[in-house]
Amino acid sequence: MILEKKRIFNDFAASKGLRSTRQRDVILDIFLSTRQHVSVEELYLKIKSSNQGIGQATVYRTLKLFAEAGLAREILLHDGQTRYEHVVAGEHHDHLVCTGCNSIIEFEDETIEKLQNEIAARHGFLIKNHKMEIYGLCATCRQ
Amino acid sequence: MILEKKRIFNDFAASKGLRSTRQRDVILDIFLSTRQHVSVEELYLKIKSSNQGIGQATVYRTLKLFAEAGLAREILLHDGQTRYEHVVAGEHHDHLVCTGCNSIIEFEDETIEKLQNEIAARHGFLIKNHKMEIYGLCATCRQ
DNA sequence: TTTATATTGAATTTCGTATTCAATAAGGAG
DNA sequence: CTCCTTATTGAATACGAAATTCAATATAAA
Repeated sequence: MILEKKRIFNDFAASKGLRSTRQRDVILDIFLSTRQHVSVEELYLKIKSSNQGIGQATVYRTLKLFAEAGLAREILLHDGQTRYEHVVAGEHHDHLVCTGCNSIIEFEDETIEKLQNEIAARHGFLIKNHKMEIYGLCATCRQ
Repeated sequence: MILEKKRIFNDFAASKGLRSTRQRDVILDIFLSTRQHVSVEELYLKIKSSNQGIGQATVYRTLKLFAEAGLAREILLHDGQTRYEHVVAGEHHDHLVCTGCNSIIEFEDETIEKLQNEIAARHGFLIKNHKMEIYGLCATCRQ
């Protein structure tokens, strides 16, 4: 799984003529070890705390590369921080975002995916990706 | 329709103890006359060009009020600009966003809405609102 | 080893949005 | 209407996430 992701990134790097660097290796390792939906800042702090001297700019740049390589996906919630989630090939999930405690529940629904494809086809639209977020209160917060 | 929206805003303002001002009237008028998905900047320029001396800060503040009043909804695409779309009571639509020409096609699907409700129920989640964006290429751009 | 160039990171810039604060306007009380 | 309290405005400023600059450094090919 993790090796697979590293391979994907290496292939992407090779195809783009990117060089392999210690920084990118470290950032990829730590990114792969995080839970879903890390913000750049969170990841940067995690890297800094593990005493690797890696700059913030490099973290920003590298996460953009991961997104380009198809390893990560940018998600925008409403707090002004861009987050990155893991992309798992052939799998897609969406989010229930609790506005009470900011927790995120993931779900997957094949029927919705199918309906999306039908809708896109109806408009002559070629889907690259999509996202769906449902905002509300989770079971705990609505009590 | 437009009168109805004005009434909604007036009721909201009254319930919040907000004062009625020329600026808010103008901004509401112009917002109601725009197409879907205006960015704050677009709206501000439109207001400025109609020679009403209204500051940018007031436009930002007022659009937030519209969202709070339930007249508008903030949407975040991937260009770093917050946009506001019109909220129509009892109606919800989602977006096909073309990454080629940045056009936005709206659609509505009752089955998806139903599925969302089921999913939320399954997680004990109380839905407040949701959004769905499908990114890809529109019929024109994929050629 | 040499050389061309990609990468890094501290510092700086950018840009959308939020806030400050003095001036002004709204609207209730008298 | 006048007074008075307080909400609102807008120019200027601050803020914060993200992007960029540029000199120093690292990579990898020749």
